[in-house]
Amino acid sequence: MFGFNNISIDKKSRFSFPAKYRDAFINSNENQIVITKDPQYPSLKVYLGSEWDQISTKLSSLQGLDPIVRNLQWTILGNASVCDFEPKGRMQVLISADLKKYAQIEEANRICLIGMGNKFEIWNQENWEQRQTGGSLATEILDIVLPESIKDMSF
Amino acid sequence: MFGFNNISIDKKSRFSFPAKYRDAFINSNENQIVITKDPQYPSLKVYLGSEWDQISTKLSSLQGLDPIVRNLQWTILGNASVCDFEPKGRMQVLISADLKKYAQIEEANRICLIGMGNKFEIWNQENWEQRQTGGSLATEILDIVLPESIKDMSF
DNA sequence: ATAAAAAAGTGTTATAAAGTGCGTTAAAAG
DNA sequence: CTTTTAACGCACTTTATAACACTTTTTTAT
Repeated sequence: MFGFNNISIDKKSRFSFPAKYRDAFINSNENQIVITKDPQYPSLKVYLGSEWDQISTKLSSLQGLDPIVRNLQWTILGNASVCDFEPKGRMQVLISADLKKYAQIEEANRICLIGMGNKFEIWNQENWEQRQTGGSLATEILDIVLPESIKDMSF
Repeated sequence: MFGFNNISIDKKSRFSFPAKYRDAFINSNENQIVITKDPQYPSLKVYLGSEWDQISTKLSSLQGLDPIVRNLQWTILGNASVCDFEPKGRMQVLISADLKKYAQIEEANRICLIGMGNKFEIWNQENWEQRQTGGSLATEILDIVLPESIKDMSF
């Protein structure tokens, strides 16, 4: 599940996955999709249910007294929105007002949905273009010194 | 699979591989082709499905909180377009509008397809010629300091 | 507390655009 | 001259999206 898609988001804040991903969803037998905040950039992460189970289990088991870990837990776990998902149907997903705000897509009627293999990212188009052309965003969080416990995790 | 080819691209943005590569495709049993952005030059990379599986698996497993790694993930994974491919048929592949734009072949009805062994590159003819005669391109991205984790990868 | 109104969420349909498949013609190679 | 390959054109299929209708939940006013 790869690649860039500029897709519409309707008045009720729903988008549908492009049809080209249908087979992959069916094959992996997904019936849930999880959307949450990206810890670094004003964008969203979209996980398959099965992928989410692994990540969330691992992340929630980490030592929460470490401030960086705790922040990641808050951001990723504390903002996750679980949606029922029908791979054989319209593959539609609703984005909450909260998450839309975070990704700066409150007003937008189009979003960028980027397939990154086992997950997707959702971006406001301007932010995405700026990032891709080397520009940095006002809200970026850089230079995090990662604790050992999460160095082998990829979100 | 080597060598230079100047081939046509039709109104619907499809090109077909030259017939001389047919046997190689049949022998390696490929039924997918992946096109994505080249991280350095305004051109595209074309991988066989099997090659792509290796590269994408490795790249997506790297620590995405590192900004350079994440940029490569965005560029390579986030722009990949997976096409069904029939070595025994017309060997046709569609190039998305997005990728055409990146490689500066939006208007072109011919492209350069260069066989590099286990992968191909797609170039706008003028850019290719300029590169071959030693000129550099305006959009080149140079001097990236690579993190250890990707120093042993070749894209 | 209840009813009415508004908002939020779900589902269906119609239509234009994008993508696919295939036959035909033109060009090149043997 | 025959065979293969490349390019083009057309018809068909699939997909994306906007518009609409309906249901459920939440808010507001009495």
